Amino acid sequence: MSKCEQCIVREFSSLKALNKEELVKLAECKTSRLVKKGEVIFEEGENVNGIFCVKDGVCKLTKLSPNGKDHIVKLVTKGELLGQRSMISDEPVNLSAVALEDMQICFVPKSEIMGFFDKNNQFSMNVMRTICGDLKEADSQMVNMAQKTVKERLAETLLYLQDTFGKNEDNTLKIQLTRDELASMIGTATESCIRLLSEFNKIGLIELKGKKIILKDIPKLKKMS
Amino acid sequence: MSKCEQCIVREFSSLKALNKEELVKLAECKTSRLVKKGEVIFEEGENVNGIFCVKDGVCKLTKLSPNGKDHIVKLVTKGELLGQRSMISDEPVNLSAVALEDMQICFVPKSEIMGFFDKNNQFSMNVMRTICGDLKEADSQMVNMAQKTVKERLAETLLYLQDTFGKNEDNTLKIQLTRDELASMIGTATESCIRLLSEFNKIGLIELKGKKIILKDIPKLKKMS
DNA sequence: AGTAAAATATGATATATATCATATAAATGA
DNA sequence: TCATTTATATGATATATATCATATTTTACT
Repeated sequence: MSKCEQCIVREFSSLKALNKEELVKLAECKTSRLVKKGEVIFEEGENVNGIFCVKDGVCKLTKLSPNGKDHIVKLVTKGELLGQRSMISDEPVNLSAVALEDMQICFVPKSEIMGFFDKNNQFSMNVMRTICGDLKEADSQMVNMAQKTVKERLAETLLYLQDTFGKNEDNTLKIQLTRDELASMIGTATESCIRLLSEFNKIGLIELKGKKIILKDIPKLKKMS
Repeated sequence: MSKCEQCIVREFSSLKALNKEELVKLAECKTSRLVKKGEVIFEEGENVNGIFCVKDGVCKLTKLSPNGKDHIVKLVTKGELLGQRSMISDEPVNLSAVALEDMQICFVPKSEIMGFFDKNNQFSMNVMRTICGDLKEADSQMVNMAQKTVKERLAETLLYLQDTFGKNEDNTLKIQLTRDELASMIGTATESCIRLLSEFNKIGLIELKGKKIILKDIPKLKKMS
């Protein structure tokens, strides 16, 4: 069982507030796991009773809409934590988590984390700030969904994907989403998403290499988002 | 200066975790204020440096969308707190707050609240849970905006308004929103909102008494939301 | 490798919603 | 109280987007 001290999650998440002693306790109670692309980590409505540390890989957090379509609420990547809201609210998770790539994750049971809340104020504040950041982002996304056109949302999302996950040597977006997933991030029909990608391609905003995407005209994409 | 001990906000918000001593300190540092309908409490981008307790009345939290329209993200009513996210993140507020009715509010400076965070764990947990609730709600609203039709959102919002704010003796919704405000809650054009209200009226789902609204067929409204 | 299944693509069409225009009603202010 | 502004209402039209259909390409599987 590896130590938590050098872990990337510790470096980038609320866990950075933990001291050596706490990290040792963490290492003792955590369980590590490999998750294959497409595998479900948890499902909306489940009781998770702890949090996950994402050591490597990316997953999508989705919510089933009343009409039966999945909507991608957020992408979570290495260094981040998963399931904090549900643990604090002491409720089932309101979102499902599905791996977009092979992942390495650790599970830490709720009891352990709750102990940190009691004894380590900095940790509490870090978690609170993370969730506040999520809330701000969610408010902003809500307004985007309500007020922006699909075209604007697509442009914005493409920029976000490149900013957050970067690009390969051939300039294609590093993160690999299907058209269907991209559509369910921007909140539109798959066909509409594909159609708009074609259009963006035709007018030189992006280039399509098979199912891979290259952003060609970032200023214009920015202007139209 | 009135005491905080009996205050409705204390009863219903995170402040219920405060002990007598803390409540005395709160009462000493707070400033009370009357806010007239339509008045701005704070505006997106401002530094607020504290939180507001809503003793009476209701306000809307709005966010300016990139296309220049205001979107109502949330309604906040008596007993609730305002500005927690911004205080914790130590950032300008991301939403504007505008009174929908005459209000009574108190302002508590940040320094005081941060002291409670340090010393009162239950208070911290309460705040955290509140924000987690807001986040869950925001995620759900995001999906609604992305996936539901305007008609569905209108039905849902009408039900929410009656559930949350109740109705008058003549069965009209207690909370008084303009058509414009209702439209900016459900994320549509004012005319579309008015048109759908007319349609709901014609098919007996609701009744329009001037600008007041009566919900007539709640089961059907539920089914279509 | 070869076949079935899934993902991508594009056309045709329907539909929801926005926009523009104008009328009427209600609220506000001198 | 009257005049001016603002809110509500409804029609006509344009437009974005969803839906249905089908073709092609890619992926997965035995």
